[in-house]
Amino acid sequence: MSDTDDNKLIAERRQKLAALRQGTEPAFPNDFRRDSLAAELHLGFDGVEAAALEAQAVRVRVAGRMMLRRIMGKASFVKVQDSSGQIQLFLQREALAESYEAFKGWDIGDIVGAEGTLFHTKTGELSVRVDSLRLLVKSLRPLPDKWHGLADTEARYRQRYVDLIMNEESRVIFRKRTRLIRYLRDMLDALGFMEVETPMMQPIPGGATARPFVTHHNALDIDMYLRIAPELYLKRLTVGGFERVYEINRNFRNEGFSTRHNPEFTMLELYQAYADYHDLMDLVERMLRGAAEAVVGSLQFSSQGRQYNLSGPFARISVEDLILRENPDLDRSRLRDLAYLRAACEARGIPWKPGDGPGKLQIEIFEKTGEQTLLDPTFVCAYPAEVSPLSRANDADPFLTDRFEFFVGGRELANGFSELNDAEEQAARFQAQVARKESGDDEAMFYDADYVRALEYGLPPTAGLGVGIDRLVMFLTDSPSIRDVLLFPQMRPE
RNA sequence: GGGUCCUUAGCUCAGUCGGUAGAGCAGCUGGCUUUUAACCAGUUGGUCGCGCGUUCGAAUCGCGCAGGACCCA
Repeated sequence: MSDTDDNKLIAERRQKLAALRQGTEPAFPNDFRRDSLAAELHLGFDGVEAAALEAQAVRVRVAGRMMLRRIMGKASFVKVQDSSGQIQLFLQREALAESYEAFKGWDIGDIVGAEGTLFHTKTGELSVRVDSLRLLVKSLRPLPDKWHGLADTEARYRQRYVDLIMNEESRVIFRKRTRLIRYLRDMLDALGFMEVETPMMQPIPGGATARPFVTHHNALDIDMYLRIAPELYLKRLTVGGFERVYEINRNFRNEGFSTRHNPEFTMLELYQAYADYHDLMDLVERMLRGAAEAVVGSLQFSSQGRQYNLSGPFARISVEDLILRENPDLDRSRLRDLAYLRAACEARGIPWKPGDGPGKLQIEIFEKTGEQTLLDPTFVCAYPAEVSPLSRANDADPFLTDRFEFFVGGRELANGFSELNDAEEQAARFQAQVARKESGDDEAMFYDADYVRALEYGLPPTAGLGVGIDRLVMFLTDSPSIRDVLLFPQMRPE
């Protein structure tokens, strides 16, 4: 795979480049200007009848990478690929003279510029009858097989540039990803949200329970953490009076990788003052429908072999109801009884730790027995306060918080809640997290004194939402692995 | 972290029972003025992931390591 020492194919191309350097023209010219993209030409002229097209004598300048050559003596066909697609060139020695002979020495992968007139070949393919042809960039490395392309997954991830050259499906996924993010920004901007940027490097990593990456600031001589979430900063902004804010950016979590996890991943987080978690569930429904329309073009589509229809209302069920639905042997009246829950975990082979309270054990049982069953879009509501240190407690039942997570395809896609804006209670919850950390839970939260100070100034009643963008892209593009939706997924160094 | 599988030419892949490696594409030479994976003839190209071992002999068997894929935690 590493071929720094040139093989024969590369050596031949280097020799061709060396010959170009000997010429009077620049080997890497940058004065060619195109006026047409392949897709525009197909859109505009595929349907024009051949004789009419000849009569119009449409002049075009196109440029791109040579993907295919068919040389038939004194005439040749070439497929050129630009950012929009491919267009065929028809080259004749008669029309090109010495540049035709030069062309025969060029290679697939070279970048060329061509000028000529549009026409339909006798098999009906729109093509450019070229009367001027230039080599713009000599490519030194051979491209993969024109028919099989680049199939090796490792090479596709490590050399994404080759993957993008060769695989249309891959290009489509990343265009859809961009379209999704564009849609989200447009939607939130239209709702009066303000996009902001908050620190990626934080002295206290907060807003989630996860192991952070540590780095070091030399001038300050202190350790800093790559953020695990922007949450606490965004809520500081809400305290400051930015009542609708959002950020779409990277979070970092020091965990292994899998088909569902990458150490850096993209989240949308938003905060809306004078709203609660019910409002955000409604927002998520609208957001998912809009995203599906924007990316898939329909509310009905299949993903990972399953059919989805996002047009109906999404199901809503509480954590405890879901546990009982999937574990009918359990007794609702004892669902918050620690000893009972420990026994229930043991019966299901779920390990528990001495520090785990009933809320934590409920979530363990839910994740083990309920999560995979959530295929159709579903809001799971009423999470225990014990596992929700930043959420507002439910007024009627303080064991619970006004929180939901959104699931589809058996995967968690979003997490939202009414924000805890009682500074004193937040201080107490941080204390409880610190106690967990001291008893060995390295995912427990730090005490963030400045965040508590901010709350003491008064956070408006606010609801907050986080959406995992990578997982949403996976769902909407029918991708089995998070690596298929990250341009440069994390890999072990070569 | 555990299990299963994979790694052979630039790419996609064969390789039988252990007997020192093959195809297609790409490349090179020649032919061919409307091709569609163009075609025809000839031809170059290999640290069989790396290391150690078994063996007269290893791409092939064993062990270790590296990287990757999938499943599980």
